[in-house]
Amino acid sequence: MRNRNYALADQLLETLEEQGHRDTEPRRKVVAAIARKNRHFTAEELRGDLPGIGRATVYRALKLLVQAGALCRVMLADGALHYQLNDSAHHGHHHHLLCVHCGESEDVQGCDIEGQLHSLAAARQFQITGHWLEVYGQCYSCADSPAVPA
Amino acid sequence: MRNRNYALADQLLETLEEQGHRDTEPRRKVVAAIARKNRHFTAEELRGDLPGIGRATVYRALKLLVQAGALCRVMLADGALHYQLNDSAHHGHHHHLLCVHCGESEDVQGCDIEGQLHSLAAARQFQITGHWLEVYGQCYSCADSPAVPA
DNA sequence: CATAAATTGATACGGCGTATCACTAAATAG
DNA sequence: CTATTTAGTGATACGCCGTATCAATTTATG
Repeated sequence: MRNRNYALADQLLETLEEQGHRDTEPRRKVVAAIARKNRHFTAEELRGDLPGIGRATVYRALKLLVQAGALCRVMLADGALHYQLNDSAHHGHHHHLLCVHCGESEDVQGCDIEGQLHSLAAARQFQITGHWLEVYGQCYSCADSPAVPA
Repeated sequence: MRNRNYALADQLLETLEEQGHRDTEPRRKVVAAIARKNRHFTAEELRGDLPGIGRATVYRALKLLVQAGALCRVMLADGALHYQLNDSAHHGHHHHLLCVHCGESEDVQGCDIEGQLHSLAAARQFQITGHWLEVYGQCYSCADSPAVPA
């Protein structure tokens, strides 16, 4: 796990370098902190893990990683914007099953919704170029023991 | 049209009264301004139409109307939150085809997506309680004449 | 090492929504 | 119709979140 996190951090840094961005000390710390996250997180949560790092630097790194496809942005049911690591297999278009209880999220890869939307839109001659979908509910373990208050 | 707007404004006010809210002068002005909108709008745009009305009052009215189901919140592709009148038939769950070009939006009523998501989630024993979907693209008239820059 | 270019981070700004709170207006009871 | 209660108003301030600016610094490179 220590190893996995190191590897992940390195991978993120590498992704940035592939995009032509420099390997800097603050950046290393940011990606290391992201690699330590095992759940989606807000920018401010991440910032809390990085006392010495400037606000702008954290936000900039997040933006670059989203652009690079290594992170994705997730909108929670309460409207809060979170960030989430994409495992390397899911860099493409996908959606999330978000557990409103424990905060866990599962990727939904096979998104047939596209096709369904297209046929629906075709009837109205509307050309779909993109969509945004978040799914909220309870994951297996939380549905199992629903009596956990907080 | 003048008549339709008046009727709509009255209807909105009535909706608020049904929820136990008072019929006040500022509120009348806010719903009248909303009734004049023929497209989704931001809170600040609406505020621009209401010079004499306090900021908080406008935001409060919007919130109440959303709670009452008369307005719905629409997330644009750029992340901007807009408000949109629900025609009386669509007070329930529905989605929008949002034209990123002209800003027009069409309601999508028959949302089969629910069913599809449920079967998808069932395989993972995930219990869906809700979802958020916005669809972006070009409407008929904009797809027809795509060469309009701004 | 020297240079050019990217990055940093402190600061400030801006958008957007809400809390506060004294004041006002609307509904209601007498 | 007046008094009373209660909701609503709006000015102000606050808070969150993200970004622009810009001088100082660090990185990559010749």
